[in-house]
Amino acid sequence: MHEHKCIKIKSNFSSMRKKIRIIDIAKMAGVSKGTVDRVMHNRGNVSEAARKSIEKVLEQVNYKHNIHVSSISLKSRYKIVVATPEVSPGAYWASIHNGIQHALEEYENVRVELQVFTYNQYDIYSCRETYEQIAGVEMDAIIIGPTFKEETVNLCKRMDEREIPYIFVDSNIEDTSPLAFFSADHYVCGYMIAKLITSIIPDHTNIAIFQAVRTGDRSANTTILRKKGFTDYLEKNKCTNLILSIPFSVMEPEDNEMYLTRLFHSQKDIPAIVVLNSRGNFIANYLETNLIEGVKMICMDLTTANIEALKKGQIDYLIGQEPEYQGFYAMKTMLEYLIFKKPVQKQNYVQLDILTRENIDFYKSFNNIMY
Amino acid sequence: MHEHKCIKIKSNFSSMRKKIRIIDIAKMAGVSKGTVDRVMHNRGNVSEAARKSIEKVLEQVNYKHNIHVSSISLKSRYKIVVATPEVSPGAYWASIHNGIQHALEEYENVRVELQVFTYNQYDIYSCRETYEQIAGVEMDAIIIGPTFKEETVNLCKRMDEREIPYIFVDSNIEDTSPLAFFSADHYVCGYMIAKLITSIIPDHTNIAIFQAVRTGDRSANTTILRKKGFTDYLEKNKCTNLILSIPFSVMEPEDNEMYLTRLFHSQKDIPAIVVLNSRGNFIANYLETNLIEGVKMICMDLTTANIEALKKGQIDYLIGQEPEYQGFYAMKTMLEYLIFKKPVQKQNYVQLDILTRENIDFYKSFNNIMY
DNA sequence: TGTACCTTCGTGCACGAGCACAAATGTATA
DNA sequence: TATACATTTGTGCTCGTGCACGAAGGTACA
Repeated sequence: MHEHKCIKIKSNFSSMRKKIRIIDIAKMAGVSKGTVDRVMHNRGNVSEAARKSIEKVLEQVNYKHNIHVSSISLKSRYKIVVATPEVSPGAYWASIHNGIQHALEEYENVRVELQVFTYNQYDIYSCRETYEQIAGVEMDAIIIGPTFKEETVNLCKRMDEREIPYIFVDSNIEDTSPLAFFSADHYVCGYMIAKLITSIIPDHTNIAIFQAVRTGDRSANTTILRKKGFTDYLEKNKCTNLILSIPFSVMEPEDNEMYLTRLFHSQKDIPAIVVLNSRGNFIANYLETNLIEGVKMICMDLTTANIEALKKGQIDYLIGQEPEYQGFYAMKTMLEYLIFKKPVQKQNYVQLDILTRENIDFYKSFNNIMY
Repeated sequence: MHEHKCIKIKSNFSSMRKKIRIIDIAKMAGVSKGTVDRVMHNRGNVSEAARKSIEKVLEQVNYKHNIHVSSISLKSRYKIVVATPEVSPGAYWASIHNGIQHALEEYENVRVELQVFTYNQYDIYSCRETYEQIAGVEMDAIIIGPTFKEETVNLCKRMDEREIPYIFVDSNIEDTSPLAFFSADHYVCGYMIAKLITSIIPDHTNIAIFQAVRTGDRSANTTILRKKGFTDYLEKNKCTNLILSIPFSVMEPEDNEMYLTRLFHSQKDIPAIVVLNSRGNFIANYLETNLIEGVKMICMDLTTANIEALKKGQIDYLIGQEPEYQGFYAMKTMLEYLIFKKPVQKQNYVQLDILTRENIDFYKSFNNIMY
């Protein structure tokens, strides 16, 4: 006799206990649904007695907020600012903005007036100027994609004074008090990259690391952390590889040709290249046009150009950090905080996806997941 | 002067064109909303003229189905059968069942009577017996997690005769006509595993591959495909590694001890182990208790036990195939097909996630994504 | 006692799709 | 022409939350 089981589950049916509604809570607490609503949304104008009574009921029963009904009956309005580096199609920040837009669609009846500010992430002066402008804008909340630490700290101070809630995407900034942040753990990211690259190249070889040059001699927050994670891995695991740090200029791209030529015309053997920003495809293309072969490459972010380079075999590993997810949940969290005063989880680290030419075709860019 | 931009987007507001509703379509077509409803749900009882008129309007306007409203106003009932291998907590099939449950929650007002049948995936007779039982059950639809090809083809034939729609999860089966399938591309999966393992071990070394033994001398569909992908990669890339195929018995686990001991007491050097089913942790534990070190391991599926072994460093790479996603979308697709007659995309390949001990902590098992 | 004002609370409508049921129209037959 | 029946169409209620509005109750002061 062979084992086999049949389980009958009448879901949402008899087995599931009756779903409780606002009106049920109201009856139990001996008040009207309006009062329950006021308590649940922290709207005030409720007597101490009524509040206590409702909170007591709320502790006992397991009320599950119905997002479907909310979504159609919401009527509130908010002004929300989004401040990020400039967006170009198919690139990293475009994905974050996509995610933000999708969150707005989920609560389509909430009237959100979005004001988007962008700055040049390679130019500290552009960032300062944009932040200055933002500081004077009237708003209910702001989502910030930070690059320069000190500038962001200043902006946040002014937001704190005005009691305007802010959420970070892409990177958390210390010495600020955001409502939440949605970001990769960049230190671990660098650490993982080091592990991946050293696992596929011989000992005692050179690794060239490219990182973006910025005005004001200030590195992006993310790059600093990734670099730290990278070197810490090598140190911790007693790796014998040598690191060559190469600057990479986005604002003066003609310089890069020079850096690269200098690198590859030196006597050094370079079996591995690591790119800590999302511009890996530029270097991949340089290698291709200059017929340099046999170099292993690990790069960041699933930009259209990087994906193409991965598929062509120019790049070996791409690391993704779910930018759509970051944008989506930053905005969704902000909306639910504003509308429902929903408690917020502050730390939100996103996935680090490892993509190769084999699994890239199956990768879903979150947009696909939601719709 | 530095560039910076401010874009004001009044989303869902003036810039976005007015959202159209069923009633709008009805007015445009000169009928009532009831008639539009009948056309959109293929319920019949509509005159040719009215149908044409409505379809014409539907082509012109971009009606976006509002899941929120649907979700609260649905009232239909369905009997749905789920047939999969047995489920143990924290294991692969449990995740698929989790996904299925979550889909039911999304349409919480639809009365679904779920009937779950499970069989022993290592025992062909158990599968036959369970399928036989299922064939006699009254139902509106069935979701199948297949293992044995021929048995599944037989079951599907009987479903075809009764015009009952079925969707596969985990694996597609040829010579059947499912409504859809949600599965990894197991061939590519094996191919990718081969690439990963050969990239971290020296040439000319041995790779031990473990695959499950089953009654009736029949391999699981998934294993066959993965093995094929694996060997094809080695062949295509002229790899000099030697493959040692090792049987792995789940039903008589005491045999495994013997297989493993025999393997490691042979003179052969085994720097790499590949496990093509989700039981990698068993072998990882054998290595640990027998103090065998320096063996690289790649295994399938993010079971609780495998994740633990990955974190401990026993396993180097885990390959995930989004079981929750598979279950969720299989059920969601089925429901939307039954309720709305929504057109279905047949082929649905899921992501192949590469997990290491560095990025495993950030991995979201889809459950987290949805709620 | 009457008026003004504040706090607290309850009522009722809106949102948009699904679906039951009633109403209207068409067709066939005695 | 009257009746029965089939086909097609329209109407109105339902779901649960958000929120506006107005009612009820309390307090202060003339």
